[in-house]
Amino acid sequence: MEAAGRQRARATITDVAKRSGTSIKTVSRVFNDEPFVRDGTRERVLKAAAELDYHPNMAARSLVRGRSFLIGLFYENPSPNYVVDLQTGALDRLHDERFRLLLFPCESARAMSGKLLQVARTSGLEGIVLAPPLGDDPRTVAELREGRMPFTRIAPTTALDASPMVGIDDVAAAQAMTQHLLSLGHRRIAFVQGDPGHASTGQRLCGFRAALAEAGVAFEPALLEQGMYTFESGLAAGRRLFAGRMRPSAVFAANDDMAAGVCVAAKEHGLDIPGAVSVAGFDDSLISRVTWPQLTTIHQPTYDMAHAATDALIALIDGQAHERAIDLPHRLLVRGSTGLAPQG
Amino acid sequence: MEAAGRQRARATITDVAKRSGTSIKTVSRVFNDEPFVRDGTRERVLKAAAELDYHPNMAARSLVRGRSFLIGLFYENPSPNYVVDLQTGALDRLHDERFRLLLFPCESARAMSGKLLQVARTSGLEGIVLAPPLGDDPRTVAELREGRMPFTRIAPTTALDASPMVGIDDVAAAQAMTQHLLSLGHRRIAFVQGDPGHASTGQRLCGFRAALAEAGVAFEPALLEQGMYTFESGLAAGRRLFAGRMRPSAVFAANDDMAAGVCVAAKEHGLDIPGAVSVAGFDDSLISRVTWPQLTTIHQPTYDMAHAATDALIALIDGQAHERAIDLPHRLLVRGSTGLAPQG
DNA sequence: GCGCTGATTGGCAACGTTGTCAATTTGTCC
DNA sequence: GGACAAATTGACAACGTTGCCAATCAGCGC
Repeated sequence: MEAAGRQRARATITDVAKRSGTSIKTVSRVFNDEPFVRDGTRERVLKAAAELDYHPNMAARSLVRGRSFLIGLFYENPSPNYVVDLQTGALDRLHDERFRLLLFPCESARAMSGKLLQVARTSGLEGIVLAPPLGDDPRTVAELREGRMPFTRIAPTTALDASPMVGIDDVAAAQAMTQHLLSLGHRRIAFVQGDPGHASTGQRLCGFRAALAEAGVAFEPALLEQGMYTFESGLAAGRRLFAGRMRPSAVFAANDDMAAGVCVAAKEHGLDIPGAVSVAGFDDSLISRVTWPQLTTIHQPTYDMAHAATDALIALIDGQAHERAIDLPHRLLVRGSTGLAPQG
Repeated sequence: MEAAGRQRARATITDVAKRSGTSIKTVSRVFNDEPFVRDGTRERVLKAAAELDYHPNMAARSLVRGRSFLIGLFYENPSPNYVVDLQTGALDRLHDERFRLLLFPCESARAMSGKLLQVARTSGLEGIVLAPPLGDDPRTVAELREGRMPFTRIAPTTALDASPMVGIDDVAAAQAMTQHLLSLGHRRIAFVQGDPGHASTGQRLCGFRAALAEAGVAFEPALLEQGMYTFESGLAAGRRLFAGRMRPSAVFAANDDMAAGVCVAAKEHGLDIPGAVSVAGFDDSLISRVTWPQLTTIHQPTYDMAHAATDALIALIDGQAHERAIDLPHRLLVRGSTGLAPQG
C-alpha cells in the first residue's frame, strides 16, 4: 500500500530494449529517426515503447550531447499585447523543434546590462533572442559577442550592427504616418515619443522629422512630448498637449498604448476624434482596435519578427550561415482616428 | 585559428576541483549549499569557480537527481493582458527557485483533452499549472490525477473538486456587480456571457441571475447574449443587443474585452455611456482603463492567483501537504462606464 | 596521550542517453 | 557458392553531477 502514493518509475531505454528484444542502441536509433533500422525492428521497438509509456529522458540526452536545447527570450516591454505576439512567434517557430523556450522578462534593460551573459550561462542557454529594448544596448551586444553566446536581435533595422537582427524600418514607417497626417492638411502635429532607452524611439522621431522637413513644415519643440510607451504616459502627454497654449490638430504617438492614452486625454478635454483632433498610433496591437474610433496605426509584424529572429537564432546555433539583417515590411493602416484637419 | 570559431568548452566540476585543490564532491557541496564545508574550503572553491566561470550543468544535475525541475503553464486564453499577468505571477514565484517554467499555449482546451498528460511526459514536466479553461475540463483533471502528475488549477472556487485550486468566487463577484447595476436603478440588464467551455461562464451567469432573483427582477432570456470572451464577440453581442427591440439600459459583459466590444457597439449606435447605457466588465485588465469612459469592473487578482497556484504546485511536488482550495478576494471597481438608469 | 564524537572530505557507482566502432546479417553479382 | 558491399545491430565508454559510504581530521574529556 505504501507504494501507492509514489509515482511508478519512468520506463527507460533499457526497459524498452528488453521488452522489444533489441539493444538500447537500436531503441535510441528509432527515437532519433536514424536510418539503418529494419522496419520490423522499428515497429517492435515502437510497440514496446508505447506499452511502457516510454519517453526519452531529456536530461540524459542533453548531458551526453552536451547541449541544453534551451533558448531564452529576453524582453522588457510594457505592452502585454506585444509581448504575447513575441512569445507566440517564437514558440510557433519552435513547435516540433528540439528547442525549448525560456522566458526572461527584465525589469529594466539598463539593470540587465552586463548580467545577461551570466544569466544565460546559469540557465545553460544555447542562444538568446533579444527583444526591444534589450537588443538596443551596445554593451549587452558586445558582451554576448565576446562571450560567444549566439543571439539575434529584434530591433529597428536602421540601427544597424554586425549581429543578426530582424526588424522593420522604423524611420520609413514613422515617415509614412507623418506624411499621411500632412496629406490630411495637418500642420500642427504633435509627436509623443517613447522610452528613450529604446532604439525605436529615436528612429521614429527621426522619421517624423524627416517627413516634416520634406513637406517644408517647421519642427516645433513645444509639440514634442516625452512618453514611456505606456498607456499612462500617453495619457499624461495628451493632457499636457491639450492643456497647453499650442494645441495640436493631430497627435502622432510612437505606439498604440500611448495613442490610446492620448485619446482618453482628448475626450477628457471634450475634443472629438477625429473632428477636433486626429490621433495616430504605431504597432497595430489589439488596443488600436479597442479605442473609439479605432486607431490609425502602423502594422508591425511582431509575430513574424519573433518567428524570424528565432529562426535565425536556430540557424546560428546550428552553425549555418545566415543573412545579417532581415527587414520585414510594415503597413500604414488608416482607420477612424485620423481625419481632415479642422479649418483655420 | 580554426579554434577561434568554436566556443571553448564549459568548465566542469572536475576543473573546479582541480584548481581549488579539493574533490568534486566538495565542490558539489559548495554549490548545493550543503553543510559540513569549512569556510576556507568554501572560499577556495568559489574563487576557483569564479575564475573558471563555472556554472553547474543542469542536465547532469537533473539526470542524477531524476528530476527535470520543469513546470508547465497551460493556458488557452484570448486575452494577452490576462496571459501576461498569469505568466508574471508564476515566474515571480519561481524567481530564485530551482524550477523553470515552460509555456504551453493551447489552441483549444477541447483539443488538448486527453493529450495533456502525453505532452507533459514528453517534455518531462514535474508538474502543471492549469489556467482557465484547461482546469475546467473534468477529463483532463481525471487524466492527470490518474497519471499521478502533480497539478494545480486556476478556476472558480465555486466549481469545487478534490484537486488543489486557486481562484475567486465568481458567483459572488458577478452578483456584486449585478447588485451595483440594480442599485443604480437598472432593471433591463443584459448579460453577455463568455465561452461556454470555461467554468467561469456558468458561474458568472449564476451570480447574475441570483442577484436579479434577489431583487425580484425577472430574468429576460432575450437579454442574454452569447460571447466568447473576445473583443470581437463582445462587439457582435453589443450590436445585436442595441439593434434588438428590447434595448437594455445596462450591459454586464462577463469580461473586460467583451465589455470593450460592447462599448464600441454602443458608440456605433450613438449611445452615450453611461448616459444612455451603462456597461460593466469583469477582470480589471488593462483594457478596462483604455475605454472611454473607463470600465466599471471586478478586480480579479490574476497575478496573485498564478503566484499562489505555482506555490501550491511546488509544495505538492515537494510532497508537502497543502490546503485544497485557495479563495482569493475580488473587488468591485466602480468607474465611469456605469451610471444611473435613464428615466423612463 | 587516548579514545570518542562529530565535523569535514573524498572515492566511486549510479543516472539514461548517444557516439564510436566492431560485429553480424543481408543482398547482389559473378 | 563465394566474394564483396551495404545494411543492420550491439557493446561499451563517455557525458557532469549527486548519493552513499568510508576515510580522515579536529576537538574534547579524561
